[in-house]
Amino acid sequence: MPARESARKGSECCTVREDIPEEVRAELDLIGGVEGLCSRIPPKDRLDYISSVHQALSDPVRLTILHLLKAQPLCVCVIKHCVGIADSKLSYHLNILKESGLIEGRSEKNWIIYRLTGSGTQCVEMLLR
Amino acid sequence: MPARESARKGSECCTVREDIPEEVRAELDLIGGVEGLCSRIPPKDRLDYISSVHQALSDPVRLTILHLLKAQPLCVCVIKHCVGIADSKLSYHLNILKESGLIEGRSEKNWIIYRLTGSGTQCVEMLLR
DNA sequence: TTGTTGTTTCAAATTTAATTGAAACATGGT
DNA sequence: ACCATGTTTCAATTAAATTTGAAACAACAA
Repeated sequence: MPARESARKGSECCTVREDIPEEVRAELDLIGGVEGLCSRIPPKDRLDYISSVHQALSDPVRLTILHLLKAQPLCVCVIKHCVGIADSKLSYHLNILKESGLIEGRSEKNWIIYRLTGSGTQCVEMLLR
Repeated sequence: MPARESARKGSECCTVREDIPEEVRAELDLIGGVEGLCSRIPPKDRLDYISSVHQALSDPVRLTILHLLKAQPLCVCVIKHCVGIADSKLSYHLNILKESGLIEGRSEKNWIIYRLTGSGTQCVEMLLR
């Protein structure tokens, strides 16, 4: 059996069966092989949470709303005026932002005033540029 | 016609017709009214771009891939091994990351090696925690 | 009480994204 | 030339997100 150039048996417990390019294998060995590599993957909960936040940020309307609320707390009617979409559509997007924990709404007399939450503010500072 | 408590005519050019809560109106006046508020919304292109990046980051599989590539450039077969999904599915997600400019692939002998791009690295540093 | 305005809810229709498995393509080894 | 392996493409299906308009709800005013 010929010693295949790049398919070296690693010393790690978690070996990849397939051939791997030499340079990839070399670097991989430095960080603990595939096992070490996989250990860098955050737990599923965490990945699900992070992806859900990005999902909330993945729409231009919602980004617009966040930019507005970054300036100050606002009632739905002002947001609607600035964004220019139908009530129910706006409510849908507000709800997604609320569910994701980025904003919150408080009833104030006849209106509902939305504002960024703590993590919402943090997120907006960091993610929106 | 009674002077309604909160529906003061603003001095700005861009007035909201509806009633607005007092506190909102007051704060609003400080930043240039609705006009000033709207001027804080980034241009559509920008919003579309930002939302498309978040869209790319809104999936756990893709976040996993980015975490792996943060460690080092990797061939598809190693990524596949770590993520544990079908070839075509992986290719689909790799392509989305590529389209979004976060990763790039280079042919190397028999393999294709993916790595983070410049903006990909920046993005991963900043957005993944 | 009745009416008005601000906001949400709901179900239906539409659009977009993700998954699947088979087939195709590309590269290198024999 | 052929075969084996790594990777992508394609069309069909499924699933999820978004839009729409009508109806409902809640708070206040008259």
